[in-house]
Amino acid sequence: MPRSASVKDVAAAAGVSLGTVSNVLNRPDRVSPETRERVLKAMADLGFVRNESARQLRAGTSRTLAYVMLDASNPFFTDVASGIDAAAETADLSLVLCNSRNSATRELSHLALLEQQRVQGILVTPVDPDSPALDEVARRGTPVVVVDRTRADQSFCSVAVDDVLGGRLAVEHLIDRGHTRVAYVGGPAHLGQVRDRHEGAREAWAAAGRPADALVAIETSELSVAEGREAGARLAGLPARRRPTAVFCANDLLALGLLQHAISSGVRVPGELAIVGYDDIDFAAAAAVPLTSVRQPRQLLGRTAAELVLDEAGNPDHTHRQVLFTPELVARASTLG
Amino acid sequence: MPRSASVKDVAAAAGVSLGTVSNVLNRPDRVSPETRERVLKAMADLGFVRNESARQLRAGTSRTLAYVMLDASNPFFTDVASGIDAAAETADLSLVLCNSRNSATRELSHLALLEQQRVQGILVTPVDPDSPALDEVARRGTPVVVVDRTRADQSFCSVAVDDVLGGRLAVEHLIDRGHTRVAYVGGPAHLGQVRDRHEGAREAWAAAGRPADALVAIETSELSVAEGREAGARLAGLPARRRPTAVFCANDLLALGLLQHAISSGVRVPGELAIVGYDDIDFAAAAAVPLTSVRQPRQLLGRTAAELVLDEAGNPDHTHRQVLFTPELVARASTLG
DNA sequence: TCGTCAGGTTGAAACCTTTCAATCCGCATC
DNA sequence: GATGCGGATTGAAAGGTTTCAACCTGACGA
Repeated sequence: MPRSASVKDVAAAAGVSLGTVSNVLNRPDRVSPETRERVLKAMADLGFVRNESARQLRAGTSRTLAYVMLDASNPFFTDVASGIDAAAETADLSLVLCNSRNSATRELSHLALLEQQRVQGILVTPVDPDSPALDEVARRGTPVVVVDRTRADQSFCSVAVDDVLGGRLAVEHLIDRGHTRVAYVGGPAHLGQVRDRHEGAREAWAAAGRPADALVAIETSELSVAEGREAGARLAGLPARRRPTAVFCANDLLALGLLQHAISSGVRVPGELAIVGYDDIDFAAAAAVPLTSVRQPRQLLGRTAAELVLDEAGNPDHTHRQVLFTPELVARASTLG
Repeated sequence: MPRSASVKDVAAAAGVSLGTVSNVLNRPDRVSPETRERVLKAMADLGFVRNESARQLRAGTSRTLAYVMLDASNPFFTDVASGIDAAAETADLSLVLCNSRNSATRELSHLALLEQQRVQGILVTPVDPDSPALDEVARRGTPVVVVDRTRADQSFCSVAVDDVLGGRLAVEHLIDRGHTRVAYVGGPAHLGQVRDRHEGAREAWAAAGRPADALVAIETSELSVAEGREAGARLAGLPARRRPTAVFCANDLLALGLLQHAISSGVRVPGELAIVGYDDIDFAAAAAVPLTSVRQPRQLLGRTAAELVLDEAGNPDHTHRQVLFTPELVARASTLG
């Protein structure tokens, strides 16, 4: 493999100075058409590829944005990413995606590398929003925006969706549909989302004057399809008197698992069991019984996050903002008789 | 924002030369414990962050691998990515993901930037495997491996799965289950995968001595859930005599759409209609009627691709290889009465 | 004919790190 | 007391690009 040609080589080949080559690259209008042609030809001949490290070192500015995602296999996050991507494209930046796969260690090493690469900004859905590592990065000068999570202190910009409201919407809908025994399925409980959605569910329940013990909680060990099935089995095991007629799941994966269990064991949905999910991923609408779900503006979430980070990177009098979006209930067959 | 401290600043603060600081960073054993301490403290105090561009410029070597994915919202590709990620982690490289979202233009600009960044290697599932842009990149010295696609000429390494065999497996299974009228649903036809799977289906059909016209083909405009539903409607519109009792879909998204249509219109699966998908994404097993599907070794695909690209990057007598994996039929309820 | 001007072009400095040969120092050995 | 040794540290060069002040060359106006 022939080591890549440099501007110097191109300059020599085209019989111009190296400053001119750089001009062709960066300010093509300042160089006469003939020379430009000659230089471009030399580049093509030599297979010249601009060395981005050197460019960045000298120019001091990078052309990329990064999103450290929590779990690339969850469609929710890839949708957020595509919103970010759209914004990045508009700003003529390129987006690199890193996947921490739920591991704090991986997240940390991604953050470190991105920082060293002097990316314009880092968007991150952190394993633990309270990790001090995030503050460190921000303190050292790389703009950081937290996506789909929030923090008590307002130490950086964040975008999230009002999960308490989302929980309320879901349970209000079930109350409207006449259900009097409802289950909330979600976990693990240390996740902010899981707690907030539960909180909203309880608020709505209490506001309707229903007895607290008629809102059953079932805790799962993770937010997956498999756990949803498992939860279905546990529900089915309850004595008929105490068995809920509707379930609100902390996300769509759980809801899909639950739905699957119901169908395979002959439980009619929504006749015997109504189901509400959360996230409204594409597979929710595509399920065998299309799923009622709480929709989050995923793309918008991403786009807004990108705009915030760019503002922080470019605008001298930037101030941190915590943007909270409003979720929306999408009613489908799984709750509509 | 205080412009980031450099090794020089750290050296000054710690009262050592700048070479020593570099040693602390790269060969910590060569510097005495006390000095090391002092330097590390200075780094922490100043919030020093190593400038990766400068490092890379001088050292000439980058620590990253890239995967340009075709469509991040398809779980198949994120699974492939996680296989790559695992291999990258083993090799102590970090992986950046780029999403071309089915656009040749975006793909091109990602390739260009990655090349300029001198990544160790590029893995790509290209929009068009025959695009000359890929050759250019490779010719100029960046190792390129094509993932989940192949090319007639063997100009670079590739990993893929034998789609003809996959198609055969699917249809053989349906023949075994006694079906005599089968439909193949897939499209657009210019995709290699779609053609190959169809080809395999026809081979199996012919091998069983079935009349060619009893294998109906339904072409879709893309491989999505929506198109699957649409295909379901078209099937339902056929006169009963000519209506197939089983369908083989070119991917799981189509199959899920088809399943959804069947269930919502009261067609029993598999009783009246058996369905086979392709890819065996997680949602296939999680569907209301768990889907029989042709499984591809996704993670392995990714891992192998990463190994090939690393070999090309590091091994002087590397030779291009086209690895072809064998798919496997996973039979589930959607075909098992 | 001289001065001015503008469009092209040049050359050197700067960006920050790594590398490596050279130097330094204290200590053991003869 | 001189020599040699090894570990720790130093200083300068190199890597490819961008930037910017300076320079060159015709052309044009006076």
